[in-house]
Amino acid sequence: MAKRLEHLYKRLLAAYGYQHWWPAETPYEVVVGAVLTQNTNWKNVERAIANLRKEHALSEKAILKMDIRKLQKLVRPSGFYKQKAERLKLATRKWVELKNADLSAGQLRSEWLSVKGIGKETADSILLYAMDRPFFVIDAYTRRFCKRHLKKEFREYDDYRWFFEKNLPRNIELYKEYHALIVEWGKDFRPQKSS
DNA sequence: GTCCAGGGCCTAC
DNA sequence: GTAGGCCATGGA
Repeated sequence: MAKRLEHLYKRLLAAYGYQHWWPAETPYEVVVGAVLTQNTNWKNVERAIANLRKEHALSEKAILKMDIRKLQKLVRPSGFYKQKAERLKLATRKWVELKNADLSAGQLRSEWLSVKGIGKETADSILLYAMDRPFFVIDAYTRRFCKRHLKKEFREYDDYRWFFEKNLPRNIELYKEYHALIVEWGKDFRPQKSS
């Protein structure tokens, strides 16, 4: 299965080229994007991030001190805006606490999962793309990819993650690029309802 | 008008 | 421990 995974990776790479994910200019922007993209089209996330940038609010300090109502208004295009404004503040507080902390990868993951509004996918996205820790990110695209190309389905999030982590070399850049390519693939092949 | 998107929480059983 | 409801905007 390891061979199969690496073969698929090469095919995706040949088809789409290097993606250089996550689409963000700073590690903190990864945190913001990871929260805002929960069950949401990335296009809408971009609008919200553009609003924050326009207000010079794309920084830890600005988000933490911003009035919650104003923050809600700025992130509104990304949907679920009341929750997301709250989650953004909580995630930012944790990010400030953890970004220079001397903790193991496992300890960092536990810390993120203890934040209300941060589940496994969001945590792993932040850990991989903002903190350079080796966790393979599982999202809707990844599950679809497994089903289509590997005939594999699991019930638990971590079962998907272990599958990738066990069958791939433990390489941060590979994890980043592979997941990025899966998303790129996923945008082309949305599940179509049978006619 | 209906369906869906790079989830996660809460509640009921 | 798990299925179902809820959160909400913008594009197809």
